[in-house]
Amino acid sequence: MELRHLRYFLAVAEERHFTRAAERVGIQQPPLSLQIKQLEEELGTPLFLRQSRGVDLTEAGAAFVEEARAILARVDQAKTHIQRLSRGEAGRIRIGFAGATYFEPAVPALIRDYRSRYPDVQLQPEQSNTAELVQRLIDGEIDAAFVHTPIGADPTLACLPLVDEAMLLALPASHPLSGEPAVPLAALADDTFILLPRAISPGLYDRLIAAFQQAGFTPRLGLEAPQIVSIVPMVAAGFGVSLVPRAVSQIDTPGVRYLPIAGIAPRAPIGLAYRLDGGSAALRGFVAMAGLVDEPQN
Amino acid sequence: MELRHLRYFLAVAEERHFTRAAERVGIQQPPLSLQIKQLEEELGTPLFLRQSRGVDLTEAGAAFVEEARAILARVDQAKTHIQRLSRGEAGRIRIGFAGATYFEPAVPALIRDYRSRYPDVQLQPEQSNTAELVQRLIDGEIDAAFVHTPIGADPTLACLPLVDEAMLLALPASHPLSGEPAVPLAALADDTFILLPRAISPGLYDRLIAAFQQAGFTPRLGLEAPQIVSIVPMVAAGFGVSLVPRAVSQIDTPGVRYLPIAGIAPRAPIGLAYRLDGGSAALRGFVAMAGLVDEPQN
DNA sequence: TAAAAATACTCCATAGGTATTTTAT
DNA sequence: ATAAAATACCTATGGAGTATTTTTA
Repeated sequence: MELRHLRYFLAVAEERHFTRAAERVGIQQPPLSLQIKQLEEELGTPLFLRQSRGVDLTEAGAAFVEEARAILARVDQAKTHIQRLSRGEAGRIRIGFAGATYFEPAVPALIRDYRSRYPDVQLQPEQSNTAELVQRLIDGEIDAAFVHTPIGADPTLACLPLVDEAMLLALPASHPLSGEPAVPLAALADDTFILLPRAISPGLYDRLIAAFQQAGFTPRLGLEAPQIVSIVPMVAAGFGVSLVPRAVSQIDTPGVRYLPIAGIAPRAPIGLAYRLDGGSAALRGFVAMAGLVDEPQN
Repeated sequence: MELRHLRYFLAVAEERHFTRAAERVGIQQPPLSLQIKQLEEELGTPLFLRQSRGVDLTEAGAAFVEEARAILARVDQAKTHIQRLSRGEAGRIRIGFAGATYFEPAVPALIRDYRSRYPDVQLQPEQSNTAELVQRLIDGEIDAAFVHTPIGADPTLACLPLVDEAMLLALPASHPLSGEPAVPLAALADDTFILLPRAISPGLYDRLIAAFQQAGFTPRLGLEAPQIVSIVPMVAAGFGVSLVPRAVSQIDTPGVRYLPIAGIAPRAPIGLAYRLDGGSAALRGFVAMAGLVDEPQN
C-alpha cells in the first residue's frame, strides 16, 4: 500500500464516481480503477459497490474513509512538524544558568525576546555553576549555558561573549569602609575574603587572584562559598568581604553594601557556551539572537 | 511522499548505514540514496548526517523517526481494522426487539452465543413493537429485529423464522376457569378481551381474530393494550382476559394465571427480520448464526 | 440504450540495478 | 587505504494513457 492508494481512494469516495475522481487526481479512469482494485485486493475486501450511476461505499469502504483521512492528515502534520523543527520554530533547548548570570539583565532580556519570537520552542532551564554546566554541555545533557568565561577550550564547544562588567566589592554594612563611594582593593589587604572554590568557576577565580597580585597583597581566605549567590548572606553575617559580579548586586540583601573598586577592577565576563555539533535549529536560532542582541560590552 | 519513503527512511535510521538498509529493504544502495534524497527535498531539510562510517540522524531525522513509525503503525492498524470489519469480527449491529420477544429463551441465547463468538461487535439493542421496528428497518435506522411474523412483504427485507409456539390464555386469578389445566377458547365467549391494536402487530392480531372465528364467536373487546407486556398488569387488574405469546408468561405477575388453550391454539411465531442490502459483514454473521442455532420449530 | 466501470493493450516515467567516482577518516 | 555514500548511466517494472468491451439500471 502506498499513500497514492489512499489519495485516490478518498477521491473516489468523495466523488462517488471513478471518472470524476480520476479527473480530480489528474489521471485517467482506467488506471484509477486499477489502483483501487489493488487496494481492495490488499485489504481483502471491496471498498465500493459499483452501480450503473457511480459507486457507493461498502461498510469497509466507509470505515476506510476515516482511516485514510486520518493517515493523510498525520502525514501532513509530520511534514509540518519537521519543517518547523528544521526552521528552529519548534523544538526544545535545555539552557543552563551559572551562578547569578540569571540576574544579569541582558540574560532574562534575551530569554524574553527569544520566547516572543519562537513561542513554540520549549526552553528548559537549569541552574548550576560554570564548571558543572560546561561538563553537562560536553556530555550533551544540555544545549547551551550562560557561564562565566573563559571556559576551558573544548573542540566541541563554542562560547559567545555577552556581557563583561567590572566586579563590585561586597562589604558588610558594619565595615569601616562601607560608606565610601569607591574603595581600592589594597585597602582591604587585612580583611578576610570569602571566595568560591576554584573548581566552581576557574575563570572568575583566576581573575580575582590576578587582581590581588596587582594590588600587591595575598588575601586572607575565610569560608568558601559553595555558590556565588551564597556569598551574599555570608558577607551580611560578617564572615568577611568579597568580590562579586555586578549581577549579584541585584539581590538586595540588608547588611551588605556593594561598592565600586577604585582603580583597575577584575571583570566578570558572561558568555553563552553551546555545542558546535548540537545540530538543533532552535539552538542555532537562540545563539544567533544572542549574537545580535547582546553585543560584547566593555 | 509515499509510504515507501517512510519504510526506506526507517531502515536507514535503524541501520545507520545506507548499504545495510538497502539490503534490508531488498534494493541496492544507490536507489535507496535517491529515495532518501527525494524525501529530504520534500521535507526541506537533511535527515541524516553522512559520515565516513555510516550515518547519524539530524535533529529533524530523529523527530521524523517517531512520525514515520506512528504513520506506518496507523496504516497497519487501519488495514487490520478493515479486515476485521469485512470478516464480521468488528463493527456494530443495531437490533430491535419487539414486544416480549426478548423473553423468548432462544433470543437471549442467540445474543449470548453471538457475543461470545464476536466479542468486538457492538450490539445496540432497541425495544419497540413489530410495526415500528419494520419501519425502522426499511428506513435503515436499525440492522435487524426480532419481530412477530408475518411482516408485510418488502423487497429490501428478509425474515428468518426462529421460534413458533402456541399462545397461552392469560386469566385473572379470580377468573372461574383459572384453576383448569386447559381451557377451550369458546369457553371465554362471554369474557372481555384485552388485545393490542392491529397496527402494532398485524400478524399476531390477525391470527387471534382467525382463532376467534374458528371458535365460533366474536370477542367482546375491552381496553387496548399499548404494548404486549402491558397486557399482563391489565389482566391482573381484572380488566379482562387475553391471549399472549409464551414468552410473556416468563414475566411472573401475581394475580395472573397462564393456561394452555384446549384445541387448536393460535401461534405467535418470532422471526429475525433484516435488511437484504445492509452490507454489514457483522450482520451477515449474526443472521448466519441465527439460521444455524435456532431452527424453526413447530 | 446510455452511463460508467472493467478490460486489453501500449507507452513511458521512474523505481531500481550496475559501474564508477567522491568523500572522509 | 578503506569504507561508504554520491553520481552517472542503464534497465525494466508498473503507473498511466488509449481504445474497447462489459455491465446494469
